[in-house]
Amino acid sequence: MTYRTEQRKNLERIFEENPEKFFSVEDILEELNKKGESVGQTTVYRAIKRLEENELLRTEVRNNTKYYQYITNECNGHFHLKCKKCGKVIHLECREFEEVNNHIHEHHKFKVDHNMIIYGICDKCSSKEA
Amino acid sequence: MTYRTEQRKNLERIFEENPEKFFSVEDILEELNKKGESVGQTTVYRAIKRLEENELLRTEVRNNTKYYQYITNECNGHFHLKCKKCGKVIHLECREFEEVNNHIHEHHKFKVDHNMIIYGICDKCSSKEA
DNA sequence: GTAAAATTGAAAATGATTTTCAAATTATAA
DNA sequence: TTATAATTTGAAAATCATTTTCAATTTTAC
Repeated sequence: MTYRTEQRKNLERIFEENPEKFFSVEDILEELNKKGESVGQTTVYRAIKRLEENELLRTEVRNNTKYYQYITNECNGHFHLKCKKCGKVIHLECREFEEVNNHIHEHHKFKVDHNMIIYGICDKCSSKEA
Repeated sequence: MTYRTEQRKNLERIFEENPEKFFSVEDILEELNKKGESVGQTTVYRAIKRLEENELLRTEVRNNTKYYQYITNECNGHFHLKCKKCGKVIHLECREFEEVNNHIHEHHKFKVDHNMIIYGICDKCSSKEA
């Protein structure tokens, strides 16, 4: 049996209100404090672990810290391209995702994870470089 | 000016002798000890940071620990598909990599990193599942 | 209501990585 | 060579994200 608690609801609301955005545990604690819904750090870690187990979060690691993004329905199952310079995330549309995905599946007999993040440099940052 | 030292040479040899293989810092220390070429832990961390800066290592994170693989010439600039179950790594051949890469570059104006690791489930593990 | 099961959170523990700093090593120039 | 300056080493301490512990609190089912 699993008990639904205020703490967990508050945390999930933070994610829901900011799709696209990646949060560290520290970020989440800050957001909750701002709203006067403060939740213990340990609880946040535990709630996140739970969401992860249910495959509701996309994870990335920067500077030895994990960042989490809520997986909303409308972008579920996509590839994501993330710019290493500016942090911009591009969601690949379904058809295009399928194209890439099918190639890999057919030619390499390999089922690619949903919600993968692929790193690179976006157009804007690329032209700044030159 | 940069000083070439025995310690660093020994460490690099470990990587070179085991392309394909991913090592944690602990793994590397073990390998060096086996060969009687023991190197301080701090030095290993520093040497790895240096190789990373020179883009000579591919990194992955498991259980809060980083694992490093040497980027040898023959697989430089490729995509890598890694099976989450058995750990098998598939190196995408150049032409196929180009195909995927060009699609992303043309349609999404996004320059994908070389040496990306994409996670999924390989053929063999996929059929075991069913 | 009440009891059993699950959750919370403060504090302590863990464990990977980084920093510090004095000693040792390396490259360079005389 | 030898002297010298710059770099590297490594043991120990520090840092910092995450996990564990455990007593107190909250939730759900009856």
